[in-house]
Amino acid sequence: MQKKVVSVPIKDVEGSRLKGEGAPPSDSWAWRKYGQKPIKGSPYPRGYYRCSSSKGCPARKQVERSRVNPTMLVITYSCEHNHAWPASRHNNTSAKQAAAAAAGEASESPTKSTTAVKHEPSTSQPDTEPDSGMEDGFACLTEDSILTTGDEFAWFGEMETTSSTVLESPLFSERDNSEADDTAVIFPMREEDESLFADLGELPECSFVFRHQRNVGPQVGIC
DNA sequence: CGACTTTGACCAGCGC
DNA sequence: GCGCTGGTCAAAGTCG
Repeated sequence: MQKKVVSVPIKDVEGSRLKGEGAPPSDSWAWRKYGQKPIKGSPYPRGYYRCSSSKGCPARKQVERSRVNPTMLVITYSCEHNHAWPASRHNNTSAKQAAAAAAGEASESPTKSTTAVKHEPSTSQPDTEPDSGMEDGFACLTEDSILTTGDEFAWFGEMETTSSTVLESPLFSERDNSEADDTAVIFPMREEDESLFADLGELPECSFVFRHQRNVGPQVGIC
């Protein structure tokens, strides 16, 4: 299994819910909620979502509010190792709904827009090919389900850049190698965010990369 | 009518 | 073995 953990400000998903537009969803894929459970030690429930973009799509994600920073949503994506995350997807309605629903489950106090991403290598199935995920692109879908648009993760590029904290990796250069030289996107993090991910600092094999492609938007990578 | 959400039940893994 | 916990299933209801 491959895993990717993304922390998203609730502000953004709430915006998408309330306004129906503008604010970025957690991603651009169709997700279908199949369960929700209260998590021990956390005042917020965790929602379980399954990819509904295509039949047989193995991708799944869990959405929960950060215990450390309730204004952030922690979205954990997972997929089978032999699948790759698609570059993009047209229909993002369900994704918005899912993220918005998760955002509405608890806090109503959005804060400064910050985005942090951390990488979480699977422990149940050691990655014997650390680079395979990048080489294959992000695809947790079958080949026929992969579509391409220019909006995928475009919202990443709208995040404020007020902090010097940088999370970068070469993961996102895969989709279009011709864009490989583009500038990596900087994701600001506040102090609490930094402390939140402090223990994740040593991930030599799976550092995160956000590469902002001109007119395409940044991409998110996993390994 | 199809796709989606909600929610209680069920199952598996883990620690005691 | 038992209870706790996290993850999934599936029926019922909702929505467009």
